[in-house]
Amino acid sequence: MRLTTKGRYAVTAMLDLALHAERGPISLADISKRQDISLSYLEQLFSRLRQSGLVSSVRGPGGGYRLARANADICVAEIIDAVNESVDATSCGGNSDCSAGEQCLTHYLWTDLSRQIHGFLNGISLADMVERADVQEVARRQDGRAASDALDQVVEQKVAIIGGLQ
Amino acid sequence: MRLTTKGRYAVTAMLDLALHAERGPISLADISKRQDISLSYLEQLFSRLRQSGLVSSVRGPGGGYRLARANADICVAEIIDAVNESVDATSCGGNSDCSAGEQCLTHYLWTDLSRQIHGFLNGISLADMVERADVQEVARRQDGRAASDALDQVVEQKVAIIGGLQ
DNA sequence: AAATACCCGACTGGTTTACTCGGCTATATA
DNA sequence: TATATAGCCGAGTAAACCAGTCGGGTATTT
Repeated sequence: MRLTTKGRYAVTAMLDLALHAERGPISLADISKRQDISLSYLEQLFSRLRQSGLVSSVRGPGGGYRLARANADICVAEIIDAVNESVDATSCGGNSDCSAGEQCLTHYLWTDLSRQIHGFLNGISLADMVERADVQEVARRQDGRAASDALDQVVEQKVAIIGGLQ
Repeated sequence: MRLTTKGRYAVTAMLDLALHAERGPISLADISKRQDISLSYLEQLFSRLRQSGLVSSVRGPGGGYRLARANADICVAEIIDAVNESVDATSCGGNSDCSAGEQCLTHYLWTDLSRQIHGFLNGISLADMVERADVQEVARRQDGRAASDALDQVVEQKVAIIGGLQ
């Protein structure tokens, strides 16, 4: 079992997608800025998310990614699974051949733990997360920062143009 | 968050200790054979388990390891923690500085998950496991195999001695 | 004296993570 | 039609970690 930045990034990016769904396709560059995740790394993750049928893509200017299903139909467990991070806590993958071909002493413990974790992550959908007050608050903060950053960039560009004219 | 062979070995070895406690100190060589775990690797794990005060050691022939506390006072979470595998699912360790110094979108999700896992593994003691029927069955099988292996070894030694006499 | 068994540090091959880089293709807009 | 946008793809890489080996200790019993 493993849960690293990879799986966390994937869930965060998918939630970002869900939060901004009404804007149409969302570019990875936007997600990269808002969530502070490397763009190239996001590309790799979305390659897998697309292969797993969780998102669909639109190419060209104005393009980006969209959720392939409804918010409520995508759960956290699926997302983590899509980027190849297993939530299974057993070493044998449930085959009971963990110790010299036979079931190990602690087999049932890891099976129970896996069930526990899977149950928890399976029970939480993107829709559930979008509705949460704390998520909405963080999203508002991030959107605000993104907007002011965009403004800064416009100002910077104009200054550069003026500089060029002189 | 990470749960690998390391943590699983540690829990398995501790349970083995609990199951054979009445025999006095248990040598790592015994655990190694019964549980099919590399002896040198077990030594590394027990170094940590001893530092964490979960086991005490007896040196010299007939020596080995003993649980430092009662079965019921040692829970799985502690053991995993002792060998440095964290059950924490957040990237920030609960500091809420996960995304550019601020709380990330999915912070609460990983906090909840951590609580969930920790609660589960904290609620299971070695005593709980020892009492389980499936654990007892596996233990019986392992003890039987260990006994027959020991017998095989004695026979082998005697054959070697006879061979030497000829 | 010899055997047992804990103790300790160093080292190693393999895998994974979390990236970067360079170049490609599809599409919208000027 | 040119250009910019943005998805797509493969290769490469430093660092970390896992699982294990090896060699040499030291304490204790027989």
